[in-house]
Amino acid sequence: MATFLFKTEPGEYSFADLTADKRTTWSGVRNAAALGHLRTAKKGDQAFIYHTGDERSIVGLAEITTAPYPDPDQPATDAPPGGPPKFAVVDLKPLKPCAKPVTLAALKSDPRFTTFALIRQSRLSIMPVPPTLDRIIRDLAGLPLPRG
DNA sequence: GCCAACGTTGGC
DNA sequence: GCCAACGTTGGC
Repeated sequence: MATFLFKTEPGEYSFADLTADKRTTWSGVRNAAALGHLRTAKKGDQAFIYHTGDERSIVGLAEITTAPYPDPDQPATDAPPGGPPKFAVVDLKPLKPCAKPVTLAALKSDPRFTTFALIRQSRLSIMPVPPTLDRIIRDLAGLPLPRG
């Protein structure tokens, strides 16, 4: 089981929205690097939900409930004829809010996170979380450890 | 194919 | 509100 970090602007779609919706299709990822990470996701993987803007914190944990599949919002005419779909999405369901949200400041001040993509690449909206950092974040957040 | 101009993200 | 760090676009 791999863990990812998904960024979202809470004014547009927050972890509370996901909790209310029970499930959502995580669409709108257009950045090539973020899409590359998204395509490595597998059903049953998990994702930290990170709020950008004023919150700048990991606020909850979600489960990726589908393999990546072509973005249903993408007009068919945008796809090159016979080519692979340009964009991908996954579905998510909420698992648990963080007992203690993990702030960007906390991660930045922790030397164990200096190589983490969230710190190094400020504009990346989807990234993998290495297992070591995954466990540290769950510990800080009061989230259950990854199964498996 | 290069690269300057422009647009976007997202922290500060 | 500013700006750094990108990505994209379009003229050449």
